[in-house]
Amino acid sequence: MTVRVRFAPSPTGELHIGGVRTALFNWLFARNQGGKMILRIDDTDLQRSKEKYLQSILDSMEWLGLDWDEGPRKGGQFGPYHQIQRLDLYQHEVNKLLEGGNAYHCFCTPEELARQKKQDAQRGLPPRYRGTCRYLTEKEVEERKKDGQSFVIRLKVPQEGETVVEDLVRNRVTFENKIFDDFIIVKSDGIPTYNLASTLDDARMEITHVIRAEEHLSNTPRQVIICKILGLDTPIYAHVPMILAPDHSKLSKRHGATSVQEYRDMGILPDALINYLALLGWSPGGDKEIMPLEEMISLFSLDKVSKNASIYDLKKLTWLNSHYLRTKEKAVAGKMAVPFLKEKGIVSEVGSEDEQRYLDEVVDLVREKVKTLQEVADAAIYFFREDFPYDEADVAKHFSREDIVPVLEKIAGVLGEVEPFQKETIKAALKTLGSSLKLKLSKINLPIRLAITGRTMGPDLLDVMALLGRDRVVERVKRAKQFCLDGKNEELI
RNA sequence: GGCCCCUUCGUCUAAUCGGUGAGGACACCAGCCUUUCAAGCUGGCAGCAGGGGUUCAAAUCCCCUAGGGGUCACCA
Repeated sequence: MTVRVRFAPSPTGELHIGGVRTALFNWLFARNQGGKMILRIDDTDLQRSKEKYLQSILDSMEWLGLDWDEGPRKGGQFGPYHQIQRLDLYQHEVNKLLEGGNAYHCFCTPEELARQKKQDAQRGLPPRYRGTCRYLTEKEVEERKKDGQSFVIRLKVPQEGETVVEDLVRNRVTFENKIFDDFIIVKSDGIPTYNLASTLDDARMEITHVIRAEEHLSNTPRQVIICKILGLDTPIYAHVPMILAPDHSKLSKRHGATSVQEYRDMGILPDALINYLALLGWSPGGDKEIMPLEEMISLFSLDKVSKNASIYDLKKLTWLNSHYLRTKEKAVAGKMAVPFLKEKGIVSEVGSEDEQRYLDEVVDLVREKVKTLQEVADAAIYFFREDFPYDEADVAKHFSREDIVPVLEKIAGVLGEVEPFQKETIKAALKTLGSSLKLKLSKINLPIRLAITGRTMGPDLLDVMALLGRDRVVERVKRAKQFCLDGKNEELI
């Protein structure tokens, strides 16, 4: 039997990291087992499902490299893969349930149900449907229908015995049937609810393993009951732990970045996000942390998935990101940085190959000290523009020296003579200057750095200079000298 | 409230059948390196929720308590 798993998002919002982690575990399991990954769209919520979310979710999946074997943009033999296009299939099964006396029409109004729920709450009882419509006669049902009363369809849930969920993560979980009420399987708009549609599709699509978040565990016995009544085989379940926000509550927008798109905009790399999320709730055992995708696939197994919920930690993700950022091929990193440089108005177009090559070098240099593509762009500004500002605190510290003007002048003079303008030659020239002026190297280098980058931190200064080239460096040092001169003048006045 | 799940450093986690100085990573702190630094290197801090059992021996098995999370929707 070949493994078939599915990820079934509902297009009611962006793909968030919890969803990604679920998708990832499904994907890793499928790839590890040589199975199929199915993407199904659970869009039975007419009000909240939106086309833009669907597209965004698919884009996010593709960006992450979580590809699927069957589903939207792809097709497959078990389609359609949008639940909204499978209504007739559900209808068929619902009729069977109705005919077999395992389901019934319920005409109770939402208002009435709300009232009962409130009563239950007041009495400290669990909210529970009372089975009001369970024994309506066929005639009564027909009359009410003819009357135009709206109705839902409920499953007649057996109250005897217990239902067992076999779970690869939680092991065997047992529920007593008497705790279940007759839950709704078809809404008044004629569309099945999650418990029905999902169960039916999982069976119809021959899903072998249902891997999903733990929030679904409590719902699972209802799905098992449906299978039992319909004579369907239950899939093997694996309820993976949830991802919680730093305050231990369920992840929501108020916790900051939660959607894949937001991480992408921040300059997080897909590899980093994948690696980080893989480590949340799963460990290959031992000390392994940083893993290429291939290794994750070969190491992945559901019995190493932990049972307890985990709290996501942006700092570790960022740290992983810096690792992936640095180990990417130079040209690849350069390409990835382009949108961020454009976004900040640092570059407009990268036309020629030379321009791209230069950009690649800049990114290569700058990425050593930063953690995201966003920060790469921030750190790269002075490589592309002359109008960068000087950091005020640094100016106060390094441009306020008595000898700053003559020193900058000497520096400009010396650097102007360096030929060829390369790391070693520049280094030698500055060393010579330092000893002739009896100045510590830092007394020379810091002002240069500030003059040519506007700040006192960054990559290796010699690398920066070599990449900028003699003309720009000398020009900037001269400009800094003028800046200091103006400052002095102001002080004199 | 009923039901279900969970509980190892602040966070993510490791620890084949019970025997470990309870290991690693991020974060944090310190030192080193260096022309700077938010980088790198080295080191440090820090944990078995609590209480009972079982056992020669418990983070590991059992029970209880506490805490956290989930679910009980005409949302998925």
